[in-house]
Amino acid sequence: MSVTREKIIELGENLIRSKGYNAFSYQDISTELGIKNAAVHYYFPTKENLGTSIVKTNIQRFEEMVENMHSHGFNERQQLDTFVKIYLKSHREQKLCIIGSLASDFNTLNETTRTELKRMTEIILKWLTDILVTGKEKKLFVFDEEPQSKAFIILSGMVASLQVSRMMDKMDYKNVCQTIISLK
Amino acid sequence: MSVTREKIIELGENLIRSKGYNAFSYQDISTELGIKNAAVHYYFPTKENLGTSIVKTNIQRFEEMVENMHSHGFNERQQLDTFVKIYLKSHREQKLCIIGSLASDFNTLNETTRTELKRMTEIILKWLTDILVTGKEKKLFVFDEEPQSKAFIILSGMVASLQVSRMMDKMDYKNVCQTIISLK
DNA sequence: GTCTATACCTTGATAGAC
DNA sequence: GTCTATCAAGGTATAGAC
Repeated sequence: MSVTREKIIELGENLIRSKGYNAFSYQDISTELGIKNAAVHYYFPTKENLGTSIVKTNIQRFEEMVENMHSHGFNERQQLDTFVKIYLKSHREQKLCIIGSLASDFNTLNETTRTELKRMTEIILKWLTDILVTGKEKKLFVFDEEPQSKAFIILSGMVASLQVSRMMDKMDYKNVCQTIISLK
Repeated sequence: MSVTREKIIELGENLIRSKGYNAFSYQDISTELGIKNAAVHYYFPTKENLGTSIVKTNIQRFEEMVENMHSHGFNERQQLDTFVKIYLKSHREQKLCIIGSLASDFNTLNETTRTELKRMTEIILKWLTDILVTGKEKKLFVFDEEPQSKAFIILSGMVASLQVSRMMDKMDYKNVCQTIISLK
């Protein structure tokens, strides 16, 4: 795996999360790397191709994170906190998450990118649901809602609070995240 | 106010909410209206101009709705339900709301559109906070969180659940909305 | 006042040089 | 295998016709 290729993926992800999928161009990436825009096409023939690869990379990263937490024996609360930390970081960087950014452009994405984005969302929702169920059994969490609904609301809350908070200055984002999960 | 102008605003809003700000073009609008793209420029010299006008129209519509609810003597719960109904309708139409759609493209918007979008978000958040406070005083709502945080979470939840649910088929969106507001 | 012809630029993408 | 020169299509926007 070439280093240029990895840089393109990284730059592309950051561009999607800051400007949005339809606002960034191959030129944005090539200028940053000091090459011509067509050089980017060598690694990713089409923009759809690049988009799909970026989502796949994110899925992989998420799965590695989950594996890592398991091997470190994190309990369900620690796992949820780690998840929230990703969003706190995004908030500090004034960037959206991949899901929130691409979800807005969903109708303009090609079939394969859509499928991967769906898959990523389903993986996260399933993981969230699972730790909610197990955490409740272990009396780590107390909540009344259906675990699936709760998972959906936690993810939605994280996603959109990034979008809305980017417009509002002066916000206690960390507090908002805590209220969203609000698992006594 | 010409009828063409109004149609452009309406078409523009629907395009932003379905394709996103950076994915729609003047051509999309002109084709639909059976005129040339440059004719649209007559009414709205620049795209930024059109974007700003669309947001302003939305603010006006929201304020009219609030006024209307007041003159009909809606209580706080009825008002909140009416607000949620806007999102249920968006969900059925498979469209995002203006805030969610433009928030993702925030960094690519010009200063005036940004200002109006911020203003719209602040107006809605203030209105939500107010009915939460008054509704709690009247014992219509029961909740423990800070009204401002609660308002922010309700708005975020509505905004993002539209985005995420558009990717997930088979979803009880109405139930999700009820859980988000979850005011006993 | 309303719209068309047209310019000009950026985009994603291809063919071919090194 | 990696990148550059170049292209056609589509974007926003202007000048001017009706």
